[in-house]
Amino acid sequence: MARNIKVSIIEDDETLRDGYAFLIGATEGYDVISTYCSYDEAAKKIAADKPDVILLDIELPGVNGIDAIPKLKKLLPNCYILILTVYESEKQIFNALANGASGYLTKNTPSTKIIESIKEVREGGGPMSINIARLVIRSFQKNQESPLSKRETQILELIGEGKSRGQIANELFIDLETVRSHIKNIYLKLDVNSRADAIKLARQNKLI
Amino acid sequence: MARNIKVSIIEDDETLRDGYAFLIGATEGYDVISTYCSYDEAAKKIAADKPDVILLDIELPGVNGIDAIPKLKKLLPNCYILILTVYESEKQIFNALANGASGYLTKNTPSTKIIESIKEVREGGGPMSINIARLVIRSFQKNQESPLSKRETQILELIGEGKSRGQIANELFIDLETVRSHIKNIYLKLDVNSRADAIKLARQNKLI
DNA sequence: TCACAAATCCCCCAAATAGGGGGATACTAT
DNA sequence: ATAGTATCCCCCTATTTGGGGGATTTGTGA
Repeated sequence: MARNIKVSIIEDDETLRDGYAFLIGATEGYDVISTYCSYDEAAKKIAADKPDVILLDIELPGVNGIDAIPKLKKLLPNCYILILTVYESEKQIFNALANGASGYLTKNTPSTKIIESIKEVREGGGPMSINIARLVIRSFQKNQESPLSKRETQILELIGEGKSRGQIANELFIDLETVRSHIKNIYLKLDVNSRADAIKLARQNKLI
Repeated sequence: MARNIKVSIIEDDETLRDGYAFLIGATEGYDVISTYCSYDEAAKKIAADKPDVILLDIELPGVNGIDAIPKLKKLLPNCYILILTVYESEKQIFNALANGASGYLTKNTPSTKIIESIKEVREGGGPMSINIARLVIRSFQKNQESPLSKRETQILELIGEGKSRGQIANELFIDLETVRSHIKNIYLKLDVNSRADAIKLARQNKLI
């Protein structure tokens, strides 16, 4: 490694902020170059700090951490953002990641793991706390006990891609009327009567 | 911990299989109760083994690892499956997770991490190799440079949910003609002329 | 201040689509 | 044998779609 990793911390709790700063700063290979207690405060100066990695809290006064991510990314396009928070709600996690966070740690994470994660994120990894990884993986998993047959699932997937009956028929080399039959059965099984409702239910229950 | 973790290994390479078996078996708290060189071979006996965790290879003779996951899950609903493979393609990873794998490790993973991951998966975690976690996290991240405006993105998301112009208009409290205008602009910007194409392009480029 | 994007709304039109009925046939697995 | 699956056929109407052509207002950045 050529040079130390430059870390900035944005965290409103002073005790935690100083604690992290001390821990990380004391570790060889890491420099804590700045700490801020809010995004608004950080916004003025963080571009000049040019950190490699930002440790970001979610529960912040003013602009919250989630909304701060794209703003920070705009100021520092090559900087990695590591979320460090107590929030474990699916929405928070997925929004943080969608906004450009490169990792997500909860505050019960041992400090050694935090320090390791900072290096990991800069090397192209995606560090997550154990409980976060579970949620993330679960978000991929399909329901194993679907009421739908294979063909029905397949057609529902195509409906989820916005395709019309005709397009589906062409893609699967079957008649338009066959597609229609399958859709009727899907609606029956899911107890819905529109594409939008079918997609919603299917996604909620991870049938597709 | 009350009792040792019971591990089964399905891996066609004999050297690797024996290597893993030895390493894990020699670790306190772990028992390797069976090893198999294919799914077909495992299918006959693994239900009786009642492992807590299965280490599963993807490149197997006969039924491949991805397809073996749901079959194993059916035989052993409470068993965790940990993929251990050289494959790092997005499709393989997402299919494995969708089929019910609880973790995904690549074969360059150090043995200590593998052993740690076995425990982690049984405690409800979702262990992943660093490079896998990167791909998984990236799959959530939206494109920060979308050509679409906020409203357009919002409407495209609703289109992705299979909603009609009318439904979108109701949901956003705007006129049907306004929705139409936005959709026209979306089509112009994305250079498409159908819902299906717009959704496809938007998902490919992570605009939604 | 001026241009531009964004968001809102309005009209025309024809063709396609969706969803509600009612069936039939053939194959497969239990 | 009975249920589920996959395939195909007909009726019907209301809705939706996508292609044109506009307009107005608001806010932002140059």
